[in-house]
Amino acid sequence: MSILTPPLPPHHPIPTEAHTKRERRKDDRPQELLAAALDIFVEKGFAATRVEDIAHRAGVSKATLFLYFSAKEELFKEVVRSNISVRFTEWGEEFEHFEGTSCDMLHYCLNSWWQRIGSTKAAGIPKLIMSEARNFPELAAFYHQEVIAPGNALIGRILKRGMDCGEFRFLDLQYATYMVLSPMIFLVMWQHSLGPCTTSSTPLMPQQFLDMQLDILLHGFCTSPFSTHSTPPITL
Amino acid sequence: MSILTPPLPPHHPIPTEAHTKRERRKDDRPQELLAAALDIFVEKGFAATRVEDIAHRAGVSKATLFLYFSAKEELFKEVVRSNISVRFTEWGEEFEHFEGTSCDMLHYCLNSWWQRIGSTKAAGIPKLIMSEARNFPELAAFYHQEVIAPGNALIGRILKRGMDCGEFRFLDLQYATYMVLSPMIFLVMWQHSLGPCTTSSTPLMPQQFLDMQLDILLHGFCTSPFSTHSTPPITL
DNA sequence: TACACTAATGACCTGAAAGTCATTAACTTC
DNA sequence: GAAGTTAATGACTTTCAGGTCATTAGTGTA
Repeated sequence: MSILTPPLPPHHPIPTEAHTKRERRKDDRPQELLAAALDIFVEKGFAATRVEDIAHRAGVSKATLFLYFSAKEELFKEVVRSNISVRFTEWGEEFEHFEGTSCDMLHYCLNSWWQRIGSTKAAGIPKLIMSEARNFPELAAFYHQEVIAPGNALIGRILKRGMDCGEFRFLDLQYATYMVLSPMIFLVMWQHSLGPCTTSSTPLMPQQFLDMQLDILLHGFCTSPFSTHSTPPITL
Repeated sequence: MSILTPPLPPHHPIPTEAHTKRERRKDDRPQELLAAALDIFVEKGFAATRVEDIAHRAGVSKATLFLYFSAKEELFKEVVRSNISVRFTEWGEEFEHFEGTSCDMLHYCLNSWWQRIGSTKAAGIPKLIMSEARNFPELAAFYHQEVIAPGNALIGRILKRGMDCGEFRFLDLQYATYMVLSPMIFLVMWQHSLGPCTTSSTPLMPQQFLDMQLDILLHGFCTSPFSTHSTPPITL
């Protein structure tokens, strides 16, 4: 048994200049290491990632990586903070001043999540966490506090707004939130697991998946008879 | 960094008799090893599972395990075959002779999946596969052929039946199938990852999740105005 | 009881990866 | 350009797990 370990050639972040020699660039290393870490964590998962691969992709040695991050787990936490956590600040402010129906809000929610997380490399992080939470409970707790809790609160706020103004049926808020969250999680899980493996002629197209999901959700949530044409498709 | 490795005391399958000595029980070993393997694969995942732990839980040494299974991957494949693949034979026959509305059929589908897979230890297998497909593409291909393809076909058949007889709206069959599949996958993923980690006072209750999911799905699928009371809750 | 057969195993081999540290060499300052 | 500071690293240690094999010991037969 052997995990596939392709060569992973070094990807120096600034390939335009020749870097045949070792260089001292204390200020840039952390960012470059974080970028390399995101790539490889997403590709391999947490446990299967070798810190040496991350270091080489960032153009430094393994020992240098440990000069900037005390351990593999700390490096990963910084990757989460710098790629996911920051988004919630943006969303919190946007939804504070949102004007429009709650249907629009839900549409905007899925839409901007797809643009800022779902379609980017960062989408591999939720997948990674779901995959390895059991084996790394400390990382799971960190992620729950840093991402899951704020995310649930954000979706919950949208749904509560819709129910309060009579636009949505009254449903249990916790489980209605799961109805929104679960397809998003499924989508990133699929895209980063079986999706690339199946050589199917009909791959899962994210925009079609999200469009139908929104259609089904709004049929389920809205009180008034819901017209399929009232929301434009998710823009990609 | 360190994966939690609790003691994992040996669980001899027949603890009633005293087994202080080594015994020769060629016929029973495979089943006992498969049972132990299911437990530990589900608990730790594929890569993080040590075959030695499986062997000890089955009451034998690591070398004995390799006497019955040529490699870790082969052992895992047998676990999938003996716990998941067999279910599809049952379902195929049941749906062949099903009488009732397609709403009932969808309800029965979620219900019996929950009873036979979702609520059992076997539910950890889909989670494991989604988690490690990228690192073990051969296992992913095996699982796709053995489980995903038959499963999709089964759900697709239900939905097509509903559309053909006018009970369901005409929707793209592939993506409508994902609408049914994705919450089921999310549920087992959550239950085997972040669910046990979050010490939340409001844990995810599977039956409420599935009930609301079915409610939302039928609102989305059915042509006629759908009454919330027309389907009983999922029985657990 | 003696013998043959083979299930079971302890000890070993091998490779891999996290983390450490003494040494090296790139900049800075004067 | 000489000297000092410290970023960078190669080489090392340690731990761990998949897989192998010569040896051990249950079990059935005469």
